[in-house]
Amino acid sequence: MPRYKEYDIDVVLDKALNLFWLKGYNQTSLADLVEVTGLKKGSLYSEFSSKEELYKKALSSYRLKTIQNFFTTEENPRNYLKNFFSRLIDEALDSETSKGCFILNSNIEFCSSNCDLSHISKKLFIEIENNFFNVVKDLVRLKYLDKSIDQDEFHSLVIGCIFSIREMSRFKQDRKFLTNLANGVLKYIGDEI
Amino acid sequence: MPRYKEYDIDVVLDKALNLFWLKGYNQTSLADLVEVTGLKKGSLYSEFSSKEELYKKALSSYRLKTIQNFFTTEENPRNYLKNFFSRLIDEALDSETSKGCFILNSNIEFCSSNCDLSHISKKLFIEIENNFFNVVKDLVRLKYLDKSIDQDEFHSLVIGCIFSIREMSRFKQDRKFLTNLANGVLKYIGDEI
DNA sequence: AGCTTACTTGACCGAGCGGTAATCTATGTT
DNA sequence: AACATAGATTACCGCTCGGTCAAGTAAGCT
Repeated sequence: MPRYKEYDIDVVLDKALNLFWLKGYNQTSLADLVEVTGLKKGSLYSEFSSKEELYKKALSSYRLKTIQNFFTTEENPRNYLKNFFSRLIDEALDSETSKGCFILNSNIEFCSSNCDLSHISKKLFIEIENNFFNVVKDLVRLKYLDKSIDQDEFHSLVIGCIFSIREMSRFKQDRKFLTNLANGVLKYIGDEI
Repeated sequence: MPRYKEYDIDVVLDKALNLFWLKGYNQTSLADLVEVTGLKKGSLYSEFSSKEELYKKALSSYRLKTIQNFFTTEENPRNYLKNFFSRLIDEALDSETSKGCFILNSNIEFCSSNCDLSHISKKLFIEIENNFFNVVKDLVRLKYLDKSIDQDEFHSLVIGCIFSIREMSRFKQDRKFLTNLANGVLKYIGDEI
């Protein structure tokens, strides 16, 4: 085996992911990717076959991290939801990571086209919805949910609130505001941050 | 006075607005604008001096329409809020207008840069926030707001919910979902759609 | 040492971008 | 009829875009 690669694929992919996450697909040029990854165009293209493929791999990597970091829920669903919102808010206020949610960003960017990336983004969004569908089901089963609201309504509210916190924090970094949003939801399960 | 203009500025601006609204600033090319307005490049540039200026004028025109259509509120604040959400949902499900909110779209698109358009968008967003600050104040004054939630919290929830309805409808056109979102807010003033 | 293999590099491609400016054309005035 | 004026048109600008490819180079093998 002659000549080794001088880069670590995972490191490169992570750098590309972070740039795509910050700037979006269309606003990230190949020149930007070359700069941030340190790879030259040719290497970038022999490793990942196109800008779109690279984005797909970044999305896939983000999905995996998100599932590992946010989706595992052995614990009590009420605590889970509260902790989830807490972490969301902390992350939203960290200037390093106040880029919103990469999956939601993608849905927004590609919603008016019907390209591959649009369909992939939508699928990933549904995956998020399903995770919280299960959480809400558990909340109902354990009788945490207030009688004034039904399961389906509360699920919508949770998803909508996650969306607001993650995406609005991109242009409104205000802890009080974001906490208020979370509490507007948590009140329905008798909790707050 | 020699030779008259063959187009109506307001019509042209409106067509440009609708295209920017649908596709965003960066994804709308001059060729697109030429096609949709029917004006040639030269005319477009003599009328509006640049792509950015045209976008600014589109934003300004949108702002005026929004204020006229949505902000006047002589009526009861509880009815106003319910009707406002109803109209938002109806508009969100109309395929012609399911482009989200042009002001919110702009905030999302420009949030990671600090260009003119970013600052303008943020100002327009604050204007929206202020309108609903007054509505919430009236709700409190007239004792419509549930004791379980305070004024500031409720205001955040209203803004967050408006954001979700307008922006999520771009990729999730689901009346039940959007209505659930609105109702999650309206419950706090003893109302629903 | 020389060959093979795989990674790296940089020059290059056509296309599309936002923007310009000279020319053409239609109209009111004298 | 001739001119002045202003809108319409189009060829063109430099630049950047995503993408390609041939030449260069570093390592393992015989």
